[in-house]
Amino acid sequence: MQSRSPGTENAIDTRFSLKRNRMLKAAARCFNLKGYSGTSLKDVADLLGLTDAALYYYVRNKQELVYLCYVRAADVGREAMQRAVDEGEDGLETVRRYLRYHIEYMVGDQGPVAIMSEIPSLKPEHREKVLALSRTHSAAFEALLERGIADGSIAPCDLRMTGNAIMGSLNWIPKWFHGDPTVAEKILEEFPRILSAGLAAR
Amino acid sequence: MQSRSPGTENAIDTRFSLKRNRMLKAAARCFNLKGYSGTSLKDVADLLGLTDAALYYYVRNKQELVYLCYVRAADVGREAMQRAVDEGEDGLETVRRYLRYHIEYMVGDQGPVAIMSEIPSLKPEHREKVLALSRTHSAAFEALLERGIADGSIAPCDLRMTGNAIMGSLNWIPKWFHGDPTVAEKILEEFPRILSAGLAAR
DNA sequence: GCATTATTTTAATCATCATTAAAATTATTG
DNA sequence: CAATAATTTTAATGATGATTAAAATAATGC
Repeated sequence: MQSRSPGTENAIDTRFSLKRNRMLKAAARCFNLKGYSGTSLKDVADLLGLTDAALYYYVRNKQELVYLCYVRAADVGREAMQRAVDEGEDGLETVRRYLRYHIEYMVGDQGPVAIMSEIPSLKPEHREKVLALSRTHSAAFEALLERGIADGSIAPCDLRMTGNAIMGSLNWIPKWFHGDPTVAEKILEEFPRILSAGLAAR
Repeated sequence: MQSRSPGTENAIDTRFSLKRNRMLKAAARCFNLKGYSGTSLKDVADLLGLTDAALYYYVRNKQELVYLCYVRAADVGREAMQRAVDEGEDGLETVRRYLRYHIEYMVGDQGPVAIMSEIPSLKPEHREKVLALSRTHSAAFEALLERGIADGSIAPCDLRMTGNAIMGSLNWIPKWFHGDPTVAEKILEEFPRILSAGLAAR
């Protein structure tokens, strides 16, 4: 039996959860690069210098691997949001911060983050959890917009559609960004401005 | 032998290519709704009231089905672009037209259009063709931006990043829009403005 | 160093669909 | 209607890769 084993959810166990996290990043990289159906567990394992069967020490099956990738992706977004809300001044400035932080995390050390295609093929409970996280995040973003409209920094707009537009842009990044640091820098430099350019109240 | 058979590429044959087109839409719908790995050929066939094996009359294999979905998606984008360029006045107005037309096609009769996850798992030739189409389209959009900057309707910006941002937003639509006409109307109403709001020269 | 636990590998097995071949049906054309 | 071609189905087959079990190795605590 394992004392601090695969079952435990807490991140207290450094050894195990560190390796697992490395695995999730490797998987995210594979999924983004080769597509979901295009990456076998062997691909992920190869990237880690392991054998495919070894992955099952960290994860029950491929579905769960995907699920965990998505949870991680959502976590990254949530952290960025939290930090932005903590530090932000008015609504618009907080939106800008959020965008900056989220992108910073995605293209930086925390990345890569898996693009969330294939949510629908998760098993129901996993799917629901991911969708819940996703909805919560969207709601938080819309709340930011609302706050900005209230404090006069953001021009009135359709919250849902504006949120979808900006989030879509963000979500698509992993589809074309694959780790080039030069590009990372440029995204970080340009995207927050581009995505928030249309928001400001006149 | 078939006189106007699966092999022929031309769209002259109405009977065959009409059905095939219906099939591509069904497939797109499935892929968007259930994910790629989550849709079996049977799912697509069910939607058409056919048996899975029947699909092979229209397509060599599942890979080719995906490929054709993507080509169709690209075609839709290209048509929108062409029409916008034909009708547009200045750069900014042409961008707005393009956005409107493309969205109109995506959420309207031409849709649904498959989201292009899984390009990487296409076989090399197909992948290259799709990527070429994709690159051409991006280039056309950037050209529009450039034109706008030249004629003074669009403020100077990083073409590549601005293009990526706007295209990403567009590409993500099939991930959350699944045919509700009310939503379709709202997207059409809001997105062109939202996506072009940041572009205008001051 | 021994005992125990953690991690990884080797070597099968299994399941799911995609795929195929042949037959059956349906449509078309002269 | 007869003949030919187009379309679909039935019924197998097959391939890929996920998954598992047992054994092997590596790490850790005493």
